[in-house]
Amino acid sequence: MGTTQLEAVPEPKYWHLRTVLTEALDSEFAVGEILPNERDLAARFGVARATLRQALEQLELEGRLQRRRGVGTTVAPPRVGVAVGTEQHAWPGAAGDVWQAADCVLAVPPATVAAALETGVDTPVLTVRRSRVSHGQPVAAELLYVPEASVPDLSGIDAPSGAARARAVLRALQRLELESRDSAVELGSARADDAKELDRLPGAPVLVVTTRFLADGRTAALSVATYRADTCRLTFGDAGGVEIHQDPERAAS
Amino acid sequence: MGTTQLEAVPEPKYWHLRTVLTEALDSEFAVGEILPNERDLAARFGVARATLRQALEQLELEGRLQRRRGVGTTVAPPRVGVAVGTEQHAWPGAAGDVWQAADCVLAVPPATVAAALETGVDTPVLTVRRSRVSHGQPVAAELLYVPEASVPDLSGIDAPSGAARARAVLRALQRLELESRDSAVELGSARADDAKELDRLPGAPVLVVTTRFLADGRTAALSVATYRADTCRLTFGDAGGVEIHQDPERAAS
DNA sequence: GAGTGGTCTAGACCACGCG
DNA sequence: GCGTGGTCTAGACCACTCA
Repeated sequence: MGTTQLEAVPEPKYWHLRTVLTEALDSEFAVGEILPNERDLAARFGVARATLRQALEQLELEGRLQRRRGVGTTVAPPRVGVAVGTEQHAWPGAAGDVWQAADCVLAVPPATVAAALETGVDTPVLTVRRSRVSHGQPVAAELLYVPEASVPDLSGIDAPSGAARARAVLRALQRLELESRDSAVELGSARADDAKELDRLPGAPVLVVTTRFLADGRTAALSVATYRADTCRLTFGDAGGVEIHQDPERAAS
Repeated sequence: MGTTQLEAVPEPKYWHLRTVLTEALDSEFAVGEILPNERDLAARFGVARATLRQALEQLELEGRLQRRRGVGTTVAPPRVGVAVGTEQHAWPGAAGDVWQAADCVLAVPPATVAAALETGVDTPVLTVRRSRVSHGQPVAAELLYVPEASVPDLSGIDAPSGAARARAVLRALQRLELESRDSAVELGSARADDAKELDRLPGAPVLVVTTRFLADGRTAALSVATYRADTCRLTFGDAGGVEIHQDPERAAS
């Protein structure tokens, strides 16, 4: 027979903390409210600061908290839905596009991009930098790679770089017939430059959306867009997406 | 004029470590190879184990490493692409579906799900559990919520629960006319039950895909699918997605 | 039982935002 | 200058896998 096991699977402290804090956030805190600082919270729960931080990291990952150095930890608003898969058959920069073209240079892309574009590994391609703002907050940074071969009628434009050239490249793309586009979403961590643009620290979790634009039977452009994973919910499909985020630690049985 | 600033922004040790390790992985290690253990690695780089672990965590998040307690740290294979947005106008369980129905119970769903289904907060709905395997590895766990009102002709089926009932529910859905579906992708952390099914620890990063199925002008079913973020690349759109993952710490200018 | 990664502690100092 | 979160250390013990 043996004794009944009550605490058969003692969960880690940080995980239990996460649960407790989640419930507290749901019931006792308003969006934007400032939490006690980490040292106080750790003392209150009787754990080391590192352990408390592990719980806070989880909650930040889940979009429940926002931490800013020198300021404090605040309760985050619900994630904003950002449309990614609508306008299924439009080039970047088409009417109604929510992106802001920032710059355009001619540069050798990363090897993985060169492979997808089927250009040589040392062939420079037009590289357009764009950014996306939603509700006053930067939510995404994009690099759009366009082989010069895709926009032959661009040659002769004077501006060697800058926002004007970026817009010219986008306009040139509109003149092509878009066959199809497909995307992939994966988790990544923000590189230094993206992190700066997204107002985060390097290594912050991001959702990387890679989109390939097909025209004339080949990849005419490739977009690598980096979204803040803590604040964004990417929506695809016919309507605006579903207003749900996962319920913490609650099974359905 | 003042002195030139050489090390103006000294990057954190763990970030530098991540970069060094990434390069080592690219050049000196094969997929599946086992890395030295954490204590040795930390000593080799002259840092505390916690600092080394911070770098390894980043790399695991990026899908470059796989760590298993009691075993060791191995070099991960490239992420597998899993199609999410294809068969745009099909119900779950349609022909060619890659999911494995496991169970079906009648239970009260989380409040957020009840809201999306427009059922009462205390109304039980049919809850189908399915799992998805790719390349011999579990990649996703799904909960499919189906209000009983969506499948009225199901009443009378005897099996109160189990895989048989799950399949019956899916078959009943096929008989409805699907108007449209839309999805959203966001970052989450695995709850205990999902973590177990995905062979990960609780809190592991996951990509949560929420899909709403519309029929007869209302939400006939709601799917919440949890994908392993470390091993999966979710693909949407016409073709199979793009075989790219972001180049570590390399700007395009 | 030996060896691995996972958790936790109690400190220290640093970088940043703001008054 | 003060308070915040971010980084880092040097330990300890635990949970797990496998020979």
